[in-house]
Parts: sequence; C-alpha cells; structure tokens
Amino acid sequence: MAKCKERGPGSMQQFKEEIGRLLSVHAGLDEAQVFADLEVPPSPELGDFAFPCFKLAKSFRMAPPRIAADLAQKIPPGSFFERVEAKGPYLNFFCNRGLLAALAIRAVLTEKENYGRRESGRGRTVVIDYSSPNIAKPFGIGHLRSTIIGQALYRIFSALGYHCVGINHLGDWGTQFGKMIAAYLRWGEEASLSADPIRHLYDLYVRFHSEAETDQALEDEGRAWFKKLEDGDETARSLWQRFRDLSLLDFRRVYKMLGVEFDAYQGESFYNEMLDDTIRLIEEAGLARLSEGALIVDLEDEGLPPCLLRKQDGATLYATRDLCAAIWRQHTYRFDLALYVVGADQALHFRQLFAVLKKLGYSWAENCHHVPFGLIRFRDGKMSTRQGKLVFLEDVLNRAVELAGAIISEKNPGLSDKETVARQVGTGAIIFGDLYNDRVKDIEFDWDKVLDFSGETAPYIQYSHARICSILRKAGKFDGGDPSLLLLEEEQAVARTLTRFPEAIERAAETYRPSVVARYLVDLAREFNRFYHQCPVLQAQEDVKKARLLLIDAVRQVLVNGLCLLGIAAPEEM
RNA sequence: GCGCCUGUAGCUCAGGGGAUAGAGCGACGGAUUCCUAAUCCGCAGGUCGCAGGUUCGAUUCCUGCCAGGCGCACCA
Repeated sequence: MAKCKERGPGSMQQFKEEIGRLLSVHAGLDEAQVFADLEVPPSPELGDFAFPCFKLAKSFRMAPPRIAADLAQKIPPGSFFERVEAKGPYLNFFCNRGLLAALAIRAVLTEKENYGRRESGRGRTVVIDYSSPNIAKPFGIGHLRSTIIGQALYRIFSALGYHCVGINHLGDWGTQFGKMIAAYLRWGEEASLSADPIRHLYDLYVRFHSEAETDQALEDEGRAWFKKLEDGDETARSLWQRFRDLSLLDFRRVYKMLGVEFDAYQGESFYNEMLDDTIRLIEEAGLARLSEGALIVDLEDEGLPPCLLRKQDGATLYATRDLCAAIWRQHTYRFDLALYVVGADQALHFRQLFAVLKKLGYSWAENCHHVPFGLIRFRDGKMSTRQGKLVFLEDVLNRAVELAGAIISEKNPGLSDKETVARQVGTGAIIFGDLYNDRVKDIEFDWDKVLDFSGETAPYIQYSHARICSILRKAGKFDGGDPSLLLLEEEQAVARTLTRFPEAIERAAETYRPSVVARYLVDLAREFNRFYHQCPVLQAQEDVKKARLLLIDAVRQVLVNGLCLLGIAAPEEM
C-alpha cells in the first residue's frame, strides 16, 4: 500500500491546523485528535469544516449538541474564520472567504505545473506491469483498460515523487504460439501475412479454435509446436520471430495514438533462459513436486489450487514465467512496490503467484499487488478473441476522432489545425471513459455510450479548459489582482475545489484508482461552468475582473495538470 | 460445489460509521443583445438487493441469504 499520509502544504491544511490549535488552546482538546476527526460538511451553508462532538459525550458527560454549543461560545473566530457555530452535534467553522480564495489561488499559480505534486514517494521505486497484449492477436478494446489504467498510475505515482518503471509484459510466449505456428503451417499464406499481418494471424487463430472443436489432433499439434519452440526448433523460432516483429509494429502504432510509453518491453519470452534457474530455485527450496506428471507447487495450506511450473511434456506455463519475472524485477529494480494491472479474471493466478513468492521467503512478496479491473463485455457475453468476438481498439479510436472532427466542423468551423484537436478530443474521450468509473466494474460495450461526448466526459473538461484559455487570450496581459475579493458563493466553490486536487492525487495512488482524479476533474470543471455562467469575467469591474482572471487561470492550470495525469491532452481551442 | 468481485434514481455510475444519499444520460420546462450553448438553471425520479448483528448512530462495518459476473491443474 502506498503511504502518502504526510501532510502536504495544501492551502486548506492551514485552516485545519488552526482549528486544532483553537480547540486545544481554548477547550483543552487534543490537537492531533481534533485534526483527525475534522470533517467537511455535506453542504457549504454548514461551513467549510465540521468538528463532530459525539466522541466527547462520554468524557464530558454531556449530549453532543450541548458540547458543540459550549465550544462555540469558547472559540473566538479570529483571522482564519469568520464564524464558528454550533449546529446540532457539530461545531462548524466558516473560513475567511478572502483568505481561502487567496491561499488557494496563490498555491496553484506559484506552483504551476507542479501544483499537486508531492515528494512522498521520493527514493521509492514502483514497477508497473501494464498493457501486456498478446502477440499475434489484434489489440482489442479489452487491452485498452490495462494500458490506460497502467499509464495513469504511472503518471500519478511519478507525481508523488516515485521512480516508476513501466513494463510491457508482452504475451509473446506460450502454447498459443504453438497453435499459431500449427495454424500458419496448415493454412497460412505469405502474401496475406505481408499485406495485413494482424488480420491474417487473427483469422488463423479463430480458424484454429473453430476447427479444433471437431479435430482433436489440432490441439496436440499446437502443443507439440510450442514444445519445439521452447526447444529452439529453427522453423518454430523463425515463424515466432516474424509474428512478434509484425505485432510489435502494430502495437506501437496504437501506443502512439494513445500517448502511451514504456520503460521496458520485457515480454514473457525475455525470461526463457532464466526459467530453468527459477524452477531449480523452487525445487531447492523444497516447494516443488510432481503430480500427475506435472511439476507443481502445492498451495493447499493457503487454500489455493496448486501452481503449475511444468506441464507433462516439460513445457513451462504462464505462472512459471511470471514467477521468474517477479524475481528478475526485484533483482533488477529493487522495487518497493510492484503493480500488476491485469484483468480481474486473473485474480486467482496472482494470489497463487504471490503465495509462491512468499513461500520462497521473499519479504517483498507483500509489496506485489494485483490491480484488477472489470471486463469489457457485450450484452450477450464476454469478448473472446478465439470466437472472433471483439472490437478493435483502433476502430474505436478512429470513430471517436471522426465524430470529434464532425462536431468541430459544426461548432467551430474556423478552428485551425482541426485534425490535431479532433484527435485530442476523440482519444481523450475514449481514455477518460475508461478511467472515470471504478476499475473493478465490468463495462458493457456500447457504441452509443463510447461516442457520447456530453456530460461527464473528457470533452466536457477539455471544453471548460478551452473556454478559459479563450477568456485569458482576450484579456491579454495584466498585472496584480487581488483574489481575496472573490467572496461570492460561485467563486468560493471554485476556490475550494482547487484545494482538493493534491488529496485527489494521493487518494488515487493509495487506492490505485485513477478514477479519483478523473472524478475530481469533472467536479472542478462543473464548478467552473457554474461560476462562468453566473459571473462575467471580462465585463466585470476592473479589480473584480483581475481577481476572476487569476481564479480561472488557476482552474486552467489544475485542469491541465489533472488531464496530464490521465494522459489526456488539453487543447487551447476546440 | 468452493473462492473472488459486483448489487444505490428508468439507464450508466459516484459516495461512504454520522447532519436533508449525489452526478451524468434520458423525460419535461427554462436560459444565448454578453467571455465558444460540447454550457448552465429548474422540475421529476431512491424500501442504498433481502434479513439479522455490532454501534449513541449503518446505505457504509460483520454474518447469512438472494441475484449477476468471473475463476477453480497442464490456456494466458
């Protein structure tokens, strides 16, 4: 679990600390305890902070509302708070509005692109395994989730000062390649392979699985070819290499579209030469035994099914390579945290993997975490590469970009560089759509939903950002401005929301949920839009205008910072 | 059968031991002499799956049940 508990320099922090001090000095309460118990009331008319008095009831031998009322009498408002009121069992604090706005805006505008960043992860390394598509298969919409969530976590942890290592653990080894080879040798055509490699390999894969249902020999043939591949057979090897090279070219094109990068492309095949050592290590630890002809690690004491290291024919398995990879990663990177951004359907595999590492005596095994996410499914069932039931990611991106382009032509025909903006908006919408909801939920794939750019979407946030940029452009350069003039409810709501950004990043990291940042950005954009409709900026009186320009410039900055964490562009016009 | 995940508004989902449970979409009604209406405002809509338990207080934590999803040895 990432520890990000240190108190950041967030502007609201100063108010909270002041409450701790006030209650300690004037009522003799424990400062740290007060600080920990502070809540944010459900609505602004109840104040900015609330101190619940329930816990005091026993020691004070008084009803909580009575305690709150007593405390309200004792606490002088001072410069930080304009009012301190009891409301039922709560003691509510109303921040000095001018001070709040000034602190919030100043924090953003002085830290700029660093606003929200922390040093809590300084000196710590986190290895993130994400995307990890299977070679010789199309990059389906299903792989999107791992890719996008992993990339966002990478940026989020980086923002907290962690040294991140992004690894693309390509599925480039395993029995499936024996099947691919067998299928290619039976039905493959060099011409088709050259012309449209992924398409051809995909067709072969689907054909293999459909014919295997009636032809028992096919599966055996596939397994045999994989064994040959592991044993270094020349034909198998060169075909595999060819499939791999062609697939990688394809993947890189998609990654470029999404702005996704990796520090390493160590696929499963990378560990081939080390597998024997890994197995020997496990055997020497006395953990391996033969069962039904296969080499296994018994995990019955952990309440788990056995972990298979070698099949009857001696070939290795997914788990073998993952064990090897984990050990190699620890040796190479000395990670403090290892995250596996992999679908929830593989939860058992990771429990087994971590259990074996633990049995090997590796204390770092407890720093390895599966970060599961729900499946993307169709209304009538799971996506399946084997059955040819999948949606190509590229098609989704292309259609989204196309739609964004059409909307631009309609709404802002004069926009320069429409293609770039359409791409930023279209891909942004797809990325955001995947990050907005909690990872663990399954997603039902629906073109209408994917291509809906209204409401809680990336275009909504991007649009808010573009509007701000437009206002700032028209305002031109200006000096000064006093944000403490921003006392209206709409202005205050925006300022308060600005202060929540750092904690959103920390919570996203702690829970491995980029959705926390995504949700925050929608909140901020919404507060900005409300403000924008209620409060004119350029038309306002000079000092108010300057103050509002500072406010929206701060919003602009936070929207940029937040979108960047999610890997989404922030065009200045759209 | 066993294990893991999910169950909140018509739909898609936030939230989370405490003050009247929130958004978006959809429906309905409004807002543009003014900074891009990919926007905003109003209205309607909820036994927080069901039943127990812990607690001053549970939608939130615990147990059981129900429903859906996923997984359970030679795939990854």
